Amino acid sequence: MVTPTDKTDKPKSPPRKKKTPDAAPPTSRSAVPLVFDNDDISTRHASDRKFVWALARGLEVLRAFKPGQGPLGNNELASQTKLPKATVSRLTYTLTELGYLNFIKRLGKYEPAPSILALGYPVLSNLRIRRIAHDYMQQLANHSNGSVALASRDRLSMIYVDACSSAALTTMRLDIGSRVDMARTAVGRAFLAGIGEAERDFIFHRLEARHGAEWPDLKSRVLDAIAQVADRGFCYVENEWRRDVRAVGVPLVSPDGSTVMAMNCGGPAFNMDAKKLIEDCGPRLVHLCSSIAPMLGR
Amino acid sequence: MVTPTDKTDKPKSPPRKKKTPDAAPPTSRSAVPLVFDNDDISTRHASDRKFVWALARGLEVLRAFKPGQGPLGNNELASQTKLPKATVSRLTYTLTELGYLNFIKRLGKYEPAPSILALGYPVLSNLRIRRIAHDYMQQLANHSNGSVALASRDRLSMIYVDACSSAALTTMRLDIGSRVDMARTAVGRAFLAGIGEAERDFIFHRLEARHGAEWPDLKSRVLDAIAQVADRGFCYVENEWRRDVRAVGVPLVSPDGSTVMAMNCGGPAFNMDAKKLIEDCGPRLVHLCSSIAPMLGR
DNA sequence: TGTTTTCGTTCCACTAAGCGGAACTACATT
DNA sequence: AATGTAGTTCCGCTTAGTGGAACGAAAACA
Repeated sequence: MVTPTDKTDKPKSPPRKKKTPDAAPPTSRSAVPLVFDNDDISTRHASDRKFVWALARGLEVLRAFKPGQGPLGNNELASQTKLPKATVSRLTYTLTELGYLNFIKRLGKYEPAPSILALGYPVLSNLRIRRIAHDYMQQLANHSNGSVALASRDRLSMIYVDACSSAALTTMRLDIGSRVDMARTAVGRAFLAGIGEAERDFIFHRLEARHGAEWPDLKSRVLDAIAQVADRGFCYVENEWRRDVRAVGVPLVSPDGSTVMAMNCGGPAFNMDAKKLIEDCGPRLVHLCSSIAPMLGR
Repeated sequence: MVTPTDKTDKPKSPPRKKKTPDAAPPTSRSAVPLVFDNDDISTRHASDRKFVWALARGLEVLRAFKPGQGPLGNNELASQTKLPKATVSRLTYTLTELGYLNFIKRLGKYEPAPSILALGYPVLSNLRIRRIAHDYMQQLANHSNGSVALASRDRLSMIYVDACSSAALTTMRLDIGSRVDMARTAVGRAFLAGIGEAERDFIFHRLEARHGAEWPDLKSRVLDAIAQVADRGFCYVENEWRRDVRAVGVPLVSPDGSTVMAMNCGGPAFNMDAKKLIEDCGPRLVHLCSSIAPMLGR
């Protein structure tokens, strides 16, 4: 994965960076693919005999479908993924045959199909912590008139693995699978407060690369949030990731420290009183997390 | 996909079945992979220049993780997917690098990671019907003391794209992404009642292949359920898919008939009164479906 | 109606990506 | 030590996958 700490996971991974005979010749298959230009995956696996590019590309096509924006045609996919049209055409064909994409005749475009959800189900059912936490989360959601979510890290975002919202909350319903910003949300910052120094430093580097000029400013706010967690157990964030949204966040660390997640409680500003959030919901969330943390872990 | 009706979807798909020079030679890469022996995908794409096998295999590895059963090692994956060890090793390596699998050092096994959930999120956010239906579903779930789900078809199962359960229901919580049997559940049968003749016949053939000797018997019950739907709008099923579970199912057909889903309402027998389910919940579910069906469709 | 643009599929020559049998390592178990 | 088991790596082979370019169809424009 991305963390430096577990770089030695795999039994033997000698630094076999052959980098093709000499500088990549301008022959057909571009030696340094551009698929993941946001990440460093492309460079890291430039010529790794173990890395299956066709698979990575196919998944990149699936990733290209962003939440709100509806179906995509092959061309749009090609430009988003920076893959050649012909390649995308074959990949969408394959994914459609497998049932992961639906082809919409009328538009000549593709949309992700429900079978992808089935792929994700084992993730949920393996997370015992959800079973334990869910009811409490729902209670807190009702109590706060907002929503409560449990999130885990992926790359530089947090992904909701469970979400509850009070009936009062109509707008802004984020579901399981939602991806939210790490540096600008309460969950994200709480997560950063929960992990070890080494991992945090590493992620900070990546965040710096991503946020560019905004980083110094952002970083100070992240550090402040971490201090808040150290101080009173939770951090408070408002108007950062989205305007008029406020939330508190708490890290959730397994006893052995190997698994870290985070929870938030919050919602749109108009029905989340900041005072209540900080004085009531924050501590409640801290309590909730500390009582279920022992159950976290594989 | 699988239905015969939309076989001519793709602009031009001439019957290019070259089937390798002569009968597949026993050379290295097995010309007829066994990956999908449950499906006919393997044979259909035996030598299809457009089909990207590496992608299909990678996804097959992800599919190998079944809900309850926890992490899997490379060897288990190899035997489940019928792929050679070396291949699986490379695929898991790739999937891990991409963040779709987590490697658990302690066990030397892999488990599906939350990023898969993020992959599925666009599916949810594109389904407008969910937004509309969800609250009503929750109400009915509460009213019935059971659970209410909306499901869509994938291959020969139904996949939950939304699920609500009453607080009273503690056991048997099926979530979004759950895969349930098509022939033996109320949702599945309701779906079969909702689709056209041609598609149904095709699926029946596949079901016959899957269920073997049990099919004749099963089929008569499926046909009965379809008759029930024609008669009173919903079908009732108990003790079939799982012992002591009863439910009613209703098809959900878009105005133009192109999109078909289904809903169920039910739960464990001990807190679902059969009479209430049939006389009260069934009709309510029918009403719910008919009122939201106009919103269904792309 | 003809022309141009746009989007997608297909063709095809090329070659390195991916494959898989076999060898190898590491670690339990006996 | 010997055997078994799970996994990774090696390496020659070849075909699966690639991508530029040609092609087709349909929409947009004139």
